[in-house]
Amino acid sequence: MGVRKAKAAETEVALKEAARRQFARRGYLNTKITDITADAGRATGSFYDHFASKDELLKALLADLHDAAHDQFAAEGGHGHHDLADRDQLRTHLGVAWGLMRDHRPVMVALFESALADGPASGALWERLTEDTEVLRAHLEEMRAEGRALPGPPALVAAAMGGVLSILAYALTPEATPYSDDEVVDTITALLLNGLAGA
Amino acid sequence: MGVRKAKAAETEVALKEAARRQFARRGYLNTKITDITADAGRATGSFYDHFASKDELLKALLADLHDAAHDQFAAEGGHGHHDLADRDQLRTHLGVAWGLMRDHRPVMVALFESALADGPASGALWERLTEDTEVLRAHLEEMRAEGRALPGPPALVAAAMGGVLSILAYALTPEATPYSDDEVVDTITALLLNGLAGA
DNA sequence: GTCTATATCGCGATAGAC
DNA sequence: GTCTATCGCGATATAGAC
Repeated sequence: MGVRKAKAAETEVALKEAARRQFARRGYLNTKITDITADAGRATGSFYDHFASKDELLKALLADLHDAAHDQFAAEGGHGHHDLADRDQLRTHLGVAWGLMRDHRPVMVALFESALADGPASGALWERLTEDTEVLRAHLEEMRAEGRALPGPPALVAAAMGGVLSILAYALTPEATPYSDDEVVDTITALLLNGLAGA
Repeated sequence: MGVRKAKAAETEVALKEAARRQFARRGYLNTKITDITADAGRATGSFYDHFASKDELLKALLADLHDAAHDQFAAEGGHGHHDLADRDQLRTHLGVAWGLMRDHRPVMVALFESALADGPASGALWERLTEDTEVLRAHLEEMRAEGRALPGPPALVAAAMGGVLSILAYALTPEATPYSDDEVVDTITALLLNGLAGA
Protein backbone atom coordinates (compact mmCIF):
# COMPACT_ATOMS: atom_id res chain seq x y z
CA MET A 1 0.00 0.00 0.00
CA GLY A 2 1.43 3.36 -1.09
CA VAL A 3 1.66 6.47 1.05
CA ARG A 4 -1.19 8.18 -0.77
CA LYS A 5 -3.53 5.32 -0.17
CA ALA A 6 -2.36 5.04 3.40
CA LYS A 7 -3.23 8.66 4.04
CA ALA A 8 -6.63 8.18 2.54
CA ALA A 9 -7.24 5.10 4.61
CA GLU A 10 -6.15 7.03 7.67
CA THR A 11 -8.77 9.70 7.02
CA GLU A 12 -11.41 7.08 6.46
CA VAL A 13 -10.60 5.49 9.81
CA ALA A 14 -10.60 8.88 11.47
CA LEU A 15 -14.04 9.60 10.05
CA LYS A 16 -15.36 6.27 11.26
CA GLU A 17 -14.02 6.78 14.74
CA ALA A 18 -15.40 10.29 14.86
CA ALA A 19 -18.76 8.99 13.70
CA ARG A 20 -18.83 6.43 16.49
CA ARG A 21 -18.09 9.09 19.07
CA GLN A 22 -20.74 11.40 17.71
CA PHE A 23 -23.38 8.69 17.38
CA ALA A 24 -22.82 7.74 21.00
CA ARG A 25 -23.17 11.32 22.14
CA ARG A 26 -25.89 12.77 19.88
CA GLY A 27 -27.47 9.73 18.35
CA TYR A 28 -27.44 8.89 14.66
CA LEU A 29 -30.27 11.12 13.49
CA ASN A 30 -29.02 14.17 15.32
CA THR A 31 -25.48 13.81 14.06
CA LYS A 32 -24.73 16.10 11.12
CA ILE A 33 -22.05 15.42 8.55
CA THR A 34 -20.25 18.49 9.86
CA ASP A 35 -20.27 17.07 13.39
CA ILE A 36 -18.36 14.07 12.11
CA THR A 37 -15.85 15.96 10.00
CA ALA A 38 -15.23 18.51 12.76
CA ASP A 39 -14.66 15.75 15.30
CA ALA A 40 -12.26 14.07 12.90
CA GLY A 41 -10.47 17.35 12.24
CA ARG A 42 -11.21 17.32 8.53
CA ALA A 43 -13.07 19.58 6.14
CA THR A 44 -16.71 19.01 5.36
CA GLY A 45 -16.10 18.21 1.72
CA SER A 46 -13.66 15.42 2.53
CA PHE A 47 -16.48 13.32 3.88
CA TYR A 48 -17.87 12.74 0.40
CA ASP A 49 -14.56 11.48 -0.92
CA HIS A 50 -15.03 8.45 1.31
CA PHE A 51 -18.76 7.96 1.79
CA ALA A 52 -21.67 8.86 -0.41
CA SER A 53 -23.88 9.62 2.58
CA LYS A 54 -24.31 9.13 6.31
CA ASP A 55 -26.22 5.98 5.52
CA GLU A 56 -23.34 4.54 3.52
CA LEU A 57 -21.00 5.25 6.40
CA LEU A 58 -23.34 3.34 8.68
CA LYS A 59 -23.24 0.40 6.29
CA ALA A 60 -19.46 0.39 6.52
CA LEU A 61 -19.63 0.43 10.31
CA LEU A 62 -22.16 -2.38 10.18
CA ALA A 63 -19.78 -4.51 8.15
CA ASP A 64 -17.16 -4.08 10.87
CA LEU A 65 -19.73 -5.10 13.46
CA HIS A 66 -20.71 -8.18 11.51
CA ASP A 67 -17.12 -9.33 11.39
CA ALA A 68 -16.78 -8.94 15.13
CA ALA A 69 -20.09 -10.67 15.79
CA HIS A 70 -19.14 -13.57 13.58
CA ASP A 71 -15.87 -14.04 15.43
CA GLN A 72 -17.56 -13.89 18.82
CA PHE A 73 -20.27 -16.38 18.03
CA ALA A 74 -17.81 -18.68 16.29
CA ALA A 75 -15.66 -18.69 19.42
CA GLU A 76 -18.66 -19.57 21.54
CA GLY A 77 -20.73 -21.82 19.33
CA GLY A 78 -18.89 -25.10 19.73
CA HIS A 79 -21.83 -26.88 21.28
CA GLY A 80 -23.20 -29.92 19.58
CA HIS A 81 -26.51 -29.62 21.31
CA HIS A 82 -28.13 -26.29 21.94
CA ASP A 83 -30.52 -25.87 24.82
CA LEU A 84 -31.68 -22.40 25.70
CA ALA A 85 -33.49 -23.75 28.74
CA ASP A 86 -30.10 -24.60 30.19
CA ARG A 87 -29.04 -21.82 32.48
CA ASP A 88 -25.37 -21.77 31.54
CA GLN A 89 -26.00 -21.84 27.83
CA LEU A 90 -28.63 -19.12 28.02
CA ARG A 91 -26.39 -16.93 30.13
CA THR A 92 -23.49 -17.40 27.78
CA HIS A 93 -25.63 -16.51 24.78
CA LEU A 94 -27.04 -13.41 26.39
CA GLY A 95 -23.65 -12.44 27.73
CA VAL A 96 -22.04 -12.57 24.30
CA ALA A 97 -24.88 -10.61 22.75
CA TRP A 98 -24.80 -8.00 25.51
CA GLY A 99 -21.02 -7.67 25.25
CA LEU A 100 -21.25 -7.08 21.53
CA MET A 101 -23.93 -4.47 21.99
CA ARG A 102 -21.81 -2.72 24.57
CA ASP A 103 -18.62 -2.80 22.53
CA HIS A 104 -20.38 -1.53 19.45
CA ARG A 105 -22.98 0.60 21.12
CA PRO A 106 -22.65 3.56 18.74
CA VAL A 107 -23.43 1.32 15.78
CA MET A 108 -26.27 -0.40 17.59
CA VAL A 109 -27.72 2.97 18.46
CA ALA A 110 -27.40 4.12 14.87
CA LEU A 111 -29.01 1.00 13.44
CA PHE A 112 -31.87 1.32 15.86
CA GLU A 113 -32.53 4.94 14.97
CA SER A 114 -32.09 4.27 11.31
CA ALA A 115 -34.76 1.58 11.43
CA LEU A 116 -37.09 3.99 13.21
CA ALA A 117 -36.45 6.72 10.67
CA ASP A 118 -38.02 4.58 7.98
CA GLY A 119 -41.31 4.92 9.76
CA PRO A 120 -43.41 2.43 11.71
CA ALA A 121 -45.29 1.24 8.64
CA SER A 122 -42.13 0.16 6.83
CA GLY A 123 -41.57 -2.84 9.06
CA ALA A 124 -37.86 -2.04 9.20
CA LEU A 125 -37.65 -2.53 12.94
CA TRP A 126 -39.32 -5.91 12.76
CA GLU A 127 -36.86 -6.88 10.03
CA ARG A 128 -33.91 -5.86 12.17
CA LEU A 129 -35.29 -7.75 15.11
CA THR A 130 -35.90 -10.97 13.20
CA GLU A 131 -32.61 -10.84 11.31
CA ASP A 132 -30.60 -10.22 14.45
CA THR A 133 -32.31 -13.04 16.32
CA GLU A 134 -32.04 -15.53 13.50
CA VAL A 135 -29.72 -17.79 15.51
CA LEU A 136 -31.97 -17.63 18.54
CA ARG A 137 -34.96 -18.62 16.46
CA ALA A 138 -33.13 -21.62 15.07
CA HIS A 139 -32.30 -22.83 18.57
CA LEU A 140 -35.89 -22.40 19.66
CA GLU A 141 -37.05 -24.46 16.73
CA GLU A 142 -34.66 -27.21 17.70
CA MET A 143 -36.21 -27.22 21.14
CA ARG A 144 -39.66 -27.38 19.72
CA ALA A 145 -38.68 -30.27 17.46
CA GLU A 146 -37.69 -32.17 20.55
CA GLY A 147 -41.20 -31.75 21.81
CA ARG A 148 -40.46 -29.13 24.43
CA ALA A 149 -43.04 -26.51 25.29
CA LEU A 150 -42.32 -22.97 24.08
CA PRO A 151 -43.99 -19.76 25.27
CA GLY A 152 -45.11 -19.06 21.72
CA PRO A 153 -44.03 -18.96 18.06
CA PRO A 154 -40.22 -19.21 17.81
CA ALA A 155 -39.79 -16.05 15.75
CA LEU A 156 -41.92 -14.05 18.16
CA VAL A 157 -40.15 -15.37 21.24
CA ALA A 158 -36.77 -14.72 19.65
CA ALA A 159 -37.79 -11.19 18.70
CA ALA A 160 -38.99 -10.55 22.24
CA MET A 161 -35.68 -11.72 23.65
CA GLY A 162 -33.65 -9.67 21.21
CA GLY A 163 -35.93 -6.72 21.80
CA VAL A 164 -35.26 -6.64 25.51
CA LEU A 165 -31.53 -6.64 24.95
CA SER A 166 -31.69 -3.94 22.27
CA ILE A 167 -33.87 -1.54 24.15
CA LEU A 168 -31.91 -1.92 27.37
CA ALA A 169 -28.63 -1.48 25.50
CA TYR A 170 -30.00 1.76 24.11
CA ALA A 171 -31.65 3.00 27.29
CA LEU A 172 -28.90 2.14 29.76
CA THR A 173 -26.19 4.67 29.03
CA PRO A 174 -22.92 3.17 30.28
CA GLU A 175 -21.90 6.35 32.09
CA ALA A 176 -25.12 6.84 34.02
CA THR A 177 -26.60 3.43 34.72
CA PRO A 178 -26.46 2.05 38.26
CA TYR A 179 -26.39 -1.53 36.96
CA SER A 180 -23.27 -3.48 36.12
CA ASP A 181 -23.08 -5.57 32.96
CA ASP A 182 -23.17 -8.75 35.02
CA GLU A 183 -26.21 -7.55 36.92
CA VAL A 184 -28.08 -6.86 33.70
CA VAL A 185 -27.16 -10.17 32.11
CA ASP A 186 -28.01 -12.07 35.29
CA THR A 187 -31.37 -10.35 35.53
CA ILE A 188 -32.32 -10.96 31.92
CA THR A 189 -31.12 -14.54 32.17
CA ALA A 190 -33.25 -15.21 35.23
CA LEU A 191 -36.27 -13.48 33.76
CA LEU A 192 -36.10 -15.28 30.44
CA LEU A 193 -35.20 -18.63 31.94
CA ASN A 194 -37.71 -18.98 34.72
CA GLY A 195 -39.81 -15.86 34.44
CA LEU A 196 -41.46 -14.18 37.39
CA ALA A 197 -42.65 -17.41 38.93
CA GLY A 198 -39.11 -18.59 39.62
CA ALA A 199 -37.58 -22.02 39.31
CA MET B 1 -70.00 27.31 23.36
CA GLY B 2 -70.35 29.77 20.45
CA VAL B 3 -70.09 28.92 16.81
CA ARG B 4 -66.66 30.52 16.46
CA LYS B 5 -65.19 28.52 19.27
CA ALA B 6 -66.87 25.38 18.01
CA LYS B 7 -65.25 25.84 14.62
CA ALA B 8 -61.87 26.35 16.19
CA ALA B 9 -62.27 23.26 18.34
CA GLU B 10 -63.27 21.35 15.24
CA THR B 11 -60.06 22.32 13.50
CA GLU B 12 -58.04 21.38 16.53
CA VAL B 13 -59.63 17.95 16.58
CA ALA B 14 -59.10 17.59 12.86
CA LEU B 15 -55.43 18.43 13.29
CA LYS B 16 -55.06 15.90 16.07
CA GLU B 17 -56.70 13.16 14.07
CA ALA B 18 -54.60 14.00 11.04
CA ALA B 19 -51.49 13.90 13.20
CA ARG B 20 -52.37 10.45 14.49
CA ARG B 21 -52.85 9.17 10.96
CA GLN B 22 -49.59 10.66 9.78
CA PHE B 23 -47.61 9.46 12.80
CA ALA B 24 -48.87 5.94 12.19
CA ARG B 25 -47.88 6.08 8.55
CA ARG B 26 -44.64 8.06 8.51
CA GLY B 27 -43.57 8.08 12.12
CA TYR B 28 -43.27 11.16 14.28
CA LEU B 29 -39.88 12.42 13.13
CA ASN B 30 -40.67 12.07 9.46
CA THR B 31 -43.99 13.83 9.72
CA LYS B 32 -43.80 17.48 8.66
CA ILE B 33 -46.18 20.15 9.83
CA THR B 34 -47.42 20.40 6.26
CA ASP B 35 -48.19 16.66 6.19
CA ILE B 36 -50.53 17.19 9.11
CA THR B 37 -52.25 20.30 7.80
CA ALA B 38 -52.62 18.81 4.33
CA ASP B 39 -54.15 15.65 5.77
CA ALA B 40 -56.53 17.75 7.85
CA GLY B 41 -57.43 19.84 4.82
CA ARG B 42 -56.20 23.08 6.38
CA ALA B 43 -53.58 25.65 5.52
CA THR B 44 -50.08 25.45 6.92
CA GLY B 45 -50.39 28.61 8.96
CA SER B 46 -53.46 27.40 10.80
CA PHE B 47 -51.40 24.86 12.65
CA TYR B 48 -49.71 27.53 14.73
CA ASP B 49 -53.01 29.00 15.87
CA HIS B 50 -53.53 25.80 17.84
CA PHE B 51 -50.12 24.42 18.69
CA ALA B 52 -46.80 26.12 19.16
CA SER B 53 -44.91 23.20 17.67
CA LYS B 54 -45.10 19.55 16.77
CA ASP B 55 -43.84 18.77 20.22
CA GLU B 56 -46.68 20.70 21.85
CA LEU B 57 -49.17 18.81 19.74
CA LEU B 58 -47.65 15.58 20.98
CA LYS B 59 -48.08 16.74 24.55
CA ALA B 60 -51.75 17.32 23.88
CA LEU B 61 -52.10 13.84 22.43
CA LEU B 62 -50.25 12.46 25.44
CA ALA B 63 -52.75 14.07 27.78
CA ASP B 64 -55.55 12.26 25.95
CA LEU B 65 -53.64 9.01 26.29
CA HIS B 66 -53.09 9.54 30.00
CA ASP B 67 -56.79 9.99 30.54
CA ALA B 68 -57.54 6.76 28.71
CA ALA B 69 -54.83 4.88 30.55
CA HIS B 70 -56.06 6.10 33.88
CA ASP B 71 -59.57 4.91 33.11
CA GLN B 72 -58.38 1.51 31.94
CA PHE B 73 -56.18 0.82 34.91
CA ALA B 74 -58.82 2.11 37.30
CA ALA B 75 -61.34 -0.29 35.81
CA GLU B 76 -58.94 -3.17 36.24
CA GLY B 77 -57.11 -2.41 39.46
CA GLY B 78 -59.65 -3.51 42.02
CA HIS B 79 -57.40 -6.18 43.48
CA GLY B 80 -56.51 -5.98 47.10
CA HIS B 81 -53.48 -8.17 46.64
CA HIS B 82 -51.28 -7.92 43.59
CA ASP B 83 -49.32 -10.91 42.47
CA LEU B 84 -47.54 -10.76 39.14
CA ALA B 85 -46.55 -14.39 39.48
CA ASP B 86 -50.21 -15.28 39.21
CA ARG B 87 -50.98 -16.16 35.61
CA ASP B 88 -54.37 -14.49 35.39
CA GLN B 89 -53.24 -11.27 36.98
CA LEU B 90 -50.14 -11.07 34.80
CA ARG B 91 -52.12 -11.75 31.67
CA THR B 92 -54.69 -9.14 32.57
CA HIS B 93 -51.98 -6.55 33.23
CA LEU B 94 -50.20 -7.25 30.00
CA GLY B 95 -53.46 -7.39 28.10
CA VAL B 96 -54.53 -3.97 29.30
CA ALA B 97 -51.14 -2.47 28.53
CA TRP B 98 -51.07 -4.07 25.08
CA GLY B 99 -54.60 -2.91 24.32
CA LEU B 100 -53.71 0.65 25.24
CA MET B 101 -50.61 0.56 23.08
CA ARG B 102 -52.66 -0.72 20.18
CA ASP B 103 -55.46 1.78 20.57
CA HIS B 104 -53.04 4.67 20.85
CA ARG B 105 -50.31 3.34 18.65
CA PRO B 106 -49.63 6.62 16.84
CA VAL B 107 -48.97 8.36 20.14
CA MET B 108 -46.84 5.51 21.43
CA VAL B 109 -44.83 5.58 18.25
CA ALA B 110 -44.39 9.33 18.54
CA LEU B 111 -43.32 9.21 22.18
CA PHE B 112 -40.84 6.51 21.39
CA GLU B 113 -39.27 8.42 18.52
CA SER B 114 -39.32 11.63 20.48
CA ALA B 115 -37.35 9.99 23.28
CA LEU B 116 -34.82 8.73 20.74
CA ALA B 117 -34.48 12.14 19.15
CA ASP B 118 -32.98 13.48 22.35
CA GLY B 119 -29.99 11.24 21.80
CA PRO B 120 -28.81 8.15 23.63
CA ALA B 121 -26.80 10.09 26.16
CA SER B 122 -29.80 12.05 27.39
CA GLY B 123 -31.31 9.09 29.17
CA ALA B 124 -34.74 10.07 27.86
CA LEU B 125 -35.62 6.52 26.83
CA TRP B 126 -34.72 5.14 30.24
CA GLU B 127 -36.90 7.82 31.80
CA ARG B 128 -39.84 6.87 29.60
CA LEU B 129 -39.34 3.24 30.40
CA THR B 130 -39.18 3.71 34.17
CA GLU B 131 -42.05 6.19 34.29
CA ASP B 132 -44.31 3.98 32.21
CA THR B 133 -43.55 0.92 34.32
CA GLU B 134 -43.94 2.68 37.63
CA VAL B 135 -46.97 0.56 38.57
CA LEU B 136 -45.21 -2.63 37.59
CA ARG B 137 -42.22 -1.73 39.73
CA ALA B 138 -44.45 -1.12 42.74
CA HIS B 139 -46.01 -4.54 42.37
CA LEU B 140 -42.62 -6.17 42.08
CA GLU B 141 -41.49 -4.48 45.26
CA GLU B 142 -44.55 -5.80 47.04
CA MET B 143 -43.57 -9.27 45.95
CA ARG B 144 -40.06 -8.79 47.17
CA ALA B 145 -41.30 -7.50 50.52
CA GLU B 146 -43.13 -10.77 50.90
CA GLY B 147 -39.82 -12.54 50.54
CA ARG B 148 -40.36 -13.86 47.04
CA ALA B 149 -37.43 -14.28 44.72
CA LEU B 150 -37.18 -11.79 41.86
CA PRO B 151 -35.04 -12.13 38.71
CA GLY B 152 -33.29 -8.88 39.60
CA PRO B 153 -33.77 -5.28 40.76
CA PRO B 154 -37.47 -4.31 40.51
CA ALA B 155 -36.89 -1.23 38.38
CA LEU B 156 -34.75 -3.19 35.92
CA VAL B 157 -37.20 -6.08 35.69
CA ALA B 158 -40.09 -3.65 35.22
CA ALA B 159 -38.20 -1.78 32.50
CA ALA B 160 -37.42 -5.04 30.74
CA MET B 161 -41.08 -6.04 30.80
CA GLY B 162 -42.23 -2.65 29.56
CA GLY B 163 -39.49 -2.64 26.97
CA VAL B 164 -40.67 -5.86 25.37
CA LEU B 165 -44.18 -4.53 25.06
CA SER B 166 -43.06 -1.18 23.64
CA ILE B 167 -40.70 -2.54 21.06
CA LEU B 168 -43.15 -5.17 19.89
CA ALA B 169 -45.94 -2.62 19.71
CA TYR B 170 -43.71 -0.52 17.50
CA ALA B 171 -42.31 -3.33 15.39
CA LEU B 172 -45.50 -5.29 14.81
CA THR B 173 -47.46 -3.15 12.38
CA PRO B 174 -51.13 -4.11 12.79
CA GLU B 175 -51.66 -4.42 9.04
CA ALA B 176 -48.75 -6.69 8.35
CA THR B 177 -48.18 -8.85 11.40
CA PRO B 178 -49.12 -12.53 11.26
CA TYR B 179 -49.79 -12.60 15.01
CA SER B 180 -53.09 -11.83 16.66
CA ASP B 181 -53.27 -9.64 19.75
CA ASP B 182 -54.17 -12.65 21.87
CA GLU B 183 -51.26 -14.61 20.49
CA VAL B 184 -48.83 -11.86 21.38
CA VAL B 185 -50.21 -11.36 24.88
CA ASP B 186 -50.26 -15.11 25.50
CA THR B 187 -46.68 -15.46 24.34
CA ILE B 188 -45.36 -12.59 26.43
CA THR B 189 -47.33 -13.80 29.42
CA ALA B 190 -45.88 -17.28 29.17
CA LEU B 191 -42.38 -15.99 28.59
CA LEU B 192 -42.45 -13.56 31.48
CA LEU B 193 -44.26 -15.89 33.84
CA ASN B 194 -42.32 -19.09 33.46
CA GLY B 195 -39.56 -18.20 31.01
CA LEU B 196 -38.04 -20.66 28.61
CA ALA B 197 -37.82 -23.45 31.15
CA GLY B 198 -41.60 -23.74 31.40
CA ALA B 199 -43.78 -24.32 34.42
C1' DG C 1 -7.17 13.74 -1.53
C1' DT C 2 -8.14 17.62 0.88
C1' DC C 3 -9.43 22.04 1.32
C1' DT C 4 -12.77 26.53 1.02
C1' DA C 5 -16.67 28.44 -0.72
C1' DT C 6 -21.10 28.15 -2.26
C1' DA C 7 -25.29 26.37 -4.62
C1' DT C 8 -29.45 24.32 -3.34
C1' DC C 9 -33.30 22.96 -0.89
C1' DG C 10 -36.64 21.49 2.50
C1' DC C 11 -38.99 22.97 6.26
C1' DG C 12 -40.31 25.57 10.38
C1' DA C 13 -42.22 29.74 11.47
C1' DT C 14 -44.25 34.39 10.69
C1' DA C 15 -46.75 38.52 8.43
C1' DG C 16 -50.60 40.34 6.90
C1' DA C 17 -55.01 40.17 3.98
C1' DC C 18 -59.62 38.51 4.54
C1' DG D 1 -59.50 31.81 12.88
C1' DT D 2 -58.04 30.78 8.51
C1' DC D 3 -55.85 31.64 4.54
C1' DT D 4 -51.64 32.77 1.07
C1' DA D 5 -47.13 34.17 0.58
C1' DT D 6 -42.67 34.44 2.10
C1' DC D 7 -38.61 34.83 5.04
C1' DG D 8 -34.66 32.66 6.97
C1' DC D 9 -32.15 29.01 8.93
C1' DG D 10 -29.67 24.80 8.86
C1' DA D 11 -27.89 21.04 6.51
C1' DT D 12 -26.62 18.27 2.31
C1' DA D 13 -24.01 18.04 -1.50
C1' DT D 14 -21.02 19.99 -5.18
C1' DA D 15 -17.40 22.96 -7.68
C1' DG D 16 -13.03 24.15 -8.25
C1' DA D 17 -8.41 25.71 -6.34
C1' DC D 18 -4.35 23.64 -4.36
